Amino acid sequence: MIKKQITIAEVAKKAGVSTKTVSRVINNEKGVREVTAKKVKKAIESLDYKPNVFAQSLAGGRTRIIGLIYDNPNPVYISQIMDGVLNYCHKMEYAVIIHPCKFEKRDLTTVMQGLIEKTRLKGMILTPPLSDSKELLRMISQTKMPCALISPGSDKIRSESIITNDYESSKEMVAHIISKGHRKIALIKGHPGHMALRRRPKGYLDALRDAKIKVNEGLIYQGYNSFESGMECGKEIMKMRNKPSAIFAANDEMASGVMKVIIDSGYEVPKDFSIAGFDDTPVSQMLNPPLSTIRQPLEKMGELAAKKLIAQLEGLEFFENQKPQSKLIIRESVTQI
Amino acid sequence: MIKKQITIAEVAKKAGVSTKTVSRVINNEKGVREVTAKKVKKAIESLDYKPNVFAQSLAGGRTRIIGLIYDNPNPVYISQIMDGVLNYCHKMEYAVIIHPCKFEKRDLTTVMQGLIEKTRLKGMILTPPLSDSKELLRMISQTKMPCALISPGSDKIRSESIITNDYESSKEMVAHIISKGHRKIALIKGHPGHMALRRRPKGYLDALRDAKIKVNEGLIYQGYNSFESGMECGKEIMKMRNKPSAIFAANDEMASGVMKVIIDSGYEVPKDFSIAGFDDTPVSQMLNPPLSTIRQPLEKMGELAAKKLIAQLEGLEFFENQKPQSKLIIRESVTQI
DNA sequence: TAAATATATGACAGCGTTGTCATTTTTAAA
DNA sequence: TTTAAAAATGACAACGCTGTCATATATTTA
Repeated sequence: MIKKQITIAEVAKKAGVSTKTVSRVINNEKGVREVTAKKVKKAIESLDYKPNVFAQSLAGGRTRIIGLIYDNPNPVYISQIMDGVLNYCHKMEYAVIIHPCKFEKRDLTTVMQGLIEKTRLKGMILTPPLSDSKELLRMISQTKMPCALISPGSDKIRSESIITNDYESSKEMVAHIISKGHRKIALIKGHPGHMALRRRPKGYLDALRDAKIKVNEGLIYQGYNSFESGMECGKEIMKMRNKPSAIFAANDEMASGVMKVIIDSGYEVPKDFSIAGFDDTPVSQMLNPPLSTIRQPLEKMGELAAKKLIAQLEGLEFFENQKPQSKLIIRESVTQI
Repeated sequence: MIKKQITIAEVAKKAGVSTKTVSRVINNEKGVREVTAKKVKKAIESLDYKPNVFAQSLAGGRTRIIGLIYDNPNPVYISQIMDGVLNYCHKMEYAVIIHPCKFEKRDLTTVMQGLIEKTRLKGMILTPPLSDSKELLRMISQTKMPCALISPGSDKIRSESIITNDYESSKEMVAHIISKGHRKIALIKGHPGHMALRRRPKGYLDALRDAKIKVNEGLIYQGYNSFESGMECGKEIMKMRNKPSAIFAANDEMASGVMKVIIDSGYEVPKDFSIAGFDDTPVSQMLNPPLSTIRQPLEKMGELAAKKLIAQLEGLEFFENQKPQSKLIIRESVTQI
């Protein structure tokens, strides 16, 4: 039943070259004449040869394995990113090791180091908030392992990084809210440890500034990404005498937390309060009213991360200057004042 | 920076035996005397030796790699299962290859076969609806690859399978609804291709029977798991002259679809209609009103699948007779009639 | 054209395991 | 005891690939 594996030797024989030359072709090494390479490629194709990753790894200390490391944020978030990554890697015949880990853990870098050594990853993709951790990034750069960062906190990093226009779309969303006549707009910030989420508040601030609305610090709340923290903020808002007419939360979870509190307090959305979120998680369309939010091209971002990483690994040039664009999803939770 | 790997040879030397004997100990092979095994284990421990998975794979054709195969159902579902699997596998030093695939694809078995051959998986975990596919299961059993099935459609399978009390808890939920005075209870069935979901309707039927309520076929709707299909069913229900007072949907997505339609039609939940779902996805608590639903111990199930599979792989006995229990989560969407 | 250099290619020895099979040791049977 | 059978252990060759370094071929220079 189990087909015998086709080996590099058979390819070499068919192409009339040595195994080493075939190996060179496979790995895009230089020093192979065009014609030779072509012969080899043809042989590979006709035999449907697939390198044995284990042998490659054992022999070369390299692998065609990359790690996708995350610290369980939203499952929807990660699974979309993962889809993009897996899909592309699968196409490129790379294996992916998925590694969830706990961000709080003091010994994160140690654990990661162990992982790197043991699995001999060739490269890794980090999602936020891991892509924020200076300490972790420093360690990784010491091992010289190529790395792609999804939504890193800081931009001044040498690694490949995949960002989207969080800032612009947050600003756009707040501008949209303003255009509906709102002046008192509350902001629920995301977890302070997640740098990526810090760009969202900035969009809020700048949108207000552009509309010449004075920023009221009292309208800015600190959330922690969860539904519960959204509820906390919502309760605070409900206590205010001089309530805002609209609320922009840095993610959908918090937005729905606020929404719940508002409704439980006997108010209506969007009649009494307009609400907007960020992420376009599945909840947002199921909520009542459906939530206006911002959709990040997560799958694209995952794919792009994999693409950039693999390009780097193979020493290929890769330019894709357009960054994946988030976009506003206008539903019913924001209305004219 | 990169630590030299400790090899089996060093362990052998330290323990005063041959490498082969160490190998035997690692793989739980029989034919090693107790005392010898103890010596070897001590050496392994003291050197903190970790087998090189690539060498193992290359030499033995075996691996410490298992595959987690899914056909993108709900991301929340899969990511919880995954957490359980990864967590346990990580502890046991098994690598996991995650492989999403398209169920519709005609050549599923072919693709899977390729995957098996190429990656040399030692075993695999299948989630629904893949765990339903007779064709796939037949092929896998031909390759003799050990396999753990999560919520398989049929029980008469030789593979390890992890099931939960879907049937019982569905029945319990419907009984709960009945206890609130409802007599006309609609059912939204799940995707007909997903056998696992067929147990849920059965619970519904039996709960009605126990309560001596005659089953009205006109109250049973066929959904397809999605929010949209829930909406479709909701619309059908809204068209009825003689509407039900409660609706039980085989998953939360569909439940929220129905809920949306109900609310959009100007009715109130749970005042006019009680609704219950299944799965306890994050949405269910964010909905307004929060959805009464059933929580499956998905992470546990994933862990259990990995446990059973690995036990089988290592030829270990494994008995864990208690099956993970789903339980009712009572929130506000079901009320006294 | 010959010599010097640069470029392409190949031979071969590992990489760290496990499978096979021979050898040694233990246990059971005579 | 001695012998036969069983169990434990070890030697060594794969597994399929890549690194190193030697060799052959092509290109440039004198």
